[in-house]
Amino acid sequence: MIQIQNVTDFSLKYTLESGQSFRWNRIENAYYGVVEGRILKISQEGTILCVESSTDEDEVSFVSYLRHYLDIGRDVPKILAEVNNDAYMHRAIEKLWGMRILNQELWETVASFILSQNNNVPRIRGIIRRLSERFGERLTLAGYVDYSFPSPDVLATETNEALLACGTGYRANYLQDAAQAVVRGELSLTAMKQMSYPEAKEALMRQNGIGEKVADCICLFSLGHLAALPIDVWIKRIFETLYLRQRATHREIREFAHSYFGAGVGYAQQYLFHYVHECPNWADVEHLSLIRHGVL
DNA sequence: TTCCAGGAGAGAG
DNA sequence: CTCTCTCATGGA
Repeated sequence: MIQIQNVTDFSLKYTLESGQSFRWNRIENAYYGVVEGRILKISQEGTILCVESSTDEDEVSFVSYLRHYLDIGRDVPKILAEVNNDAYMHRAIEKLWGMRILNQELWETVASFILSQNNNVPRIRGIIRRLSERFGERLTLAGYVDYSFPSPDVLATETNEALLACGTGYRANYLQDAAQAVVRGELSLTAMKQMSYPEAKEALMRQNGIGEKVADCICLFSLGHLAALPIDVWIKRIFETLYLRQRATHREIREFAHSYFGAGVGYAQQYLFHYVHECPNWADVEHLSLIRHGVL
């Protein structure tokens, strides 16, 4: 087991439970998840993180990797100060203090958010779990069993029926198309990591099954582009009620959000998104309206 | 039974 | 450009 010391302004709970990763399970005080082919067990005691891995790790490079994965090196308090512009954001930041945006493995993120469309988090988690059980590699850590996320090569050669049996629904075709595009080199994940945000987003959106929202999720949750703003039904509802008008277009929301929150808009979005899930009454349109007009 | 979920694509206007 | 319809699945 290794420890990471002096981890300040960090919440393992909110970081791993905020719907940006579908792979973490909490058992008692620890989180178990599969990250790039190994099981990790992570727990937080104040400013110390305790981490165990199912594979042997070189401590120096492992700590370096974890700090990147968990976004620990970034000055998040500075970003939050810049987007803390109103009572609603203030409450979200206060409630979710320490939540960070992960830098997840690219292929798993691409596949996961293709599967996320018109779907809900518990079901997305179930689909990914079944895909991994059936097509990934079995991993163990101190009696805990889980499975690696299947590679593009594996998913590219599976039958459509096999993917459907995991509960993917109509998204099976999108998933298989993406896997085959990666194998053929048409969707180059290594090249994408070198691209700017607009370049990466455009490259992703050329892929069948990846629209603007999913592309933004991949840019934000894997590629570290904090200017990305995934607009799902919740975010749309919040921006319409709190800042704009009903039936606002995506372009309106995008332009407002960028000018209002600045470069850290991706972080602002994640705090808004998770806050309405932690405090459901704060997603109520009438409640939001009261906030907007300063009643609450 | 109908509605909804971290939507995208095709078609019409 | 915007609007609408459909797509598969399961829980509420």
